[in-house]
Amino acid sequence: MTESVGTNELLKDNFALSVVTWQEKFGRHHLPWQHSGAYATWISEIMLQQTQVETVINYFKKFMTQFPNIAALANANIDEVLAIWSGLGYYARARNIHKSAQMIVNDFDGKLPSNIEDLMKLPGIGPSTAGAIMALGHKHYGVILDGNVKRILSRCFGRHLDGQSHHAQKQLWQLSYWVTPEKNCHIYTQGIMDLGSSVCHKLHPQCNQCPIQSICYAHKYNITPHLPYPKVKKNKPSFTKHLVIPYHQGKLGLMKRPNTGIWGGLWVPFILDELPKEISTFRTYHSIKHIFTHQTWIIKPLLANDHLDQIEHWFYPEDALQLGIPKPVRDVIEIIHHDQINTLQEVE
DNA sequence: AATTCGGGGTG
DNA sequence: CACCCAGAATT
Repeated sequence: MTESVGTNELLKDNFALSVVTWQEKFGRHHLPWQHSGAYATWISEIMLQQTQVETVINYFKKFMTQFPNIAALANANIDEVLAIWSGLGYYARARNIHKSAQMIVNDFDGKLPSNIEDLMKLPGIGPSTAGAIMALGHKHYGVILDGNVKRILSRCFGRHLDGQSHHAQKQLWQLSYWVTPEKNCHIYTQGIMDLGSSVCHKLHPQCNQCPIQSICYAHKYNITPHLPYPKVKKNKPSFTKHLVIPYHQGKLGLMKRPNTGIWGGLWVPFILDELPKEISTFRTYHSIKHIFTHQTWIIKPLLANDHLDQIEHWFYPEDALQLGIPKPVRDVIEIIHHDQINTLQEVE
């Protein structure tokens, strides 16, 4: 038994050391949020939730320019934050990050907490993001469990698990805590993510470049692409939505969505399941297919000359484009803007 | 334990 | 077209 534990300790240390050594040679060291302090780490980690690095980079730079520190973010209006976030998706992240900044000013002396418990009191920071902030931002001990880590651990240690189940989550967290080293924790943490994204791919893993190939269970049994087990697929319903845009004297009528549900807090026109019988259509545009995580919308945009009395806020298209608006709404308004510059004329 | 939150990249 | 991505909150 003692010998078995000793062997496991060697395996664990071999794993962590191999990842650290690999990271120093082949990992990423010049991402925009690296070497920029814990605030930058926090913002980047929120943006990177379920979002790829390449997508995040430009949003991150714009965000840091507009909100260079926690105080600036706390003092901003939520609409400014959502405007920067516009197009990135998962807009609760923007609302949470703004609320968190105000909580930090009010409850944490204006400084990002440097312990797991306080970090997880902030909305939008769960266990993995808190671990990443601890390790990457504060250079303390912190444990993460993201898609990269799940894939590497399930392969290397032979966990034939559905990555979704509660049981699997628990085991993978246990594994991640076990392998994460106290020494060079931040290098290891960056390394395991870089390894997952650049070597241990889902479909075509580059095992010949992998520093832990010799201890990898999946490689030993030649089943690397088959782990982890795929999630159970769910069918995605499709809906038609009429995007009824009030139009008057060159301006578009928009309203702010409530802070819950799809596109919470963003500016949108009417989104209707069915077109009203009596509607004065000024102009229609081609349909847009918009795919969410769990449903698909066929969006049919049109400019309408009525329902005007219900609208409190009117914007010229170029001004509307500066608001926090969802991607397909942006696409439609850009078309309208272009249209308007060239030919669009309102008939009285 | 399952669903709900965007949008883009990739095969 | 289907799946995944530096997940968390909600039910």
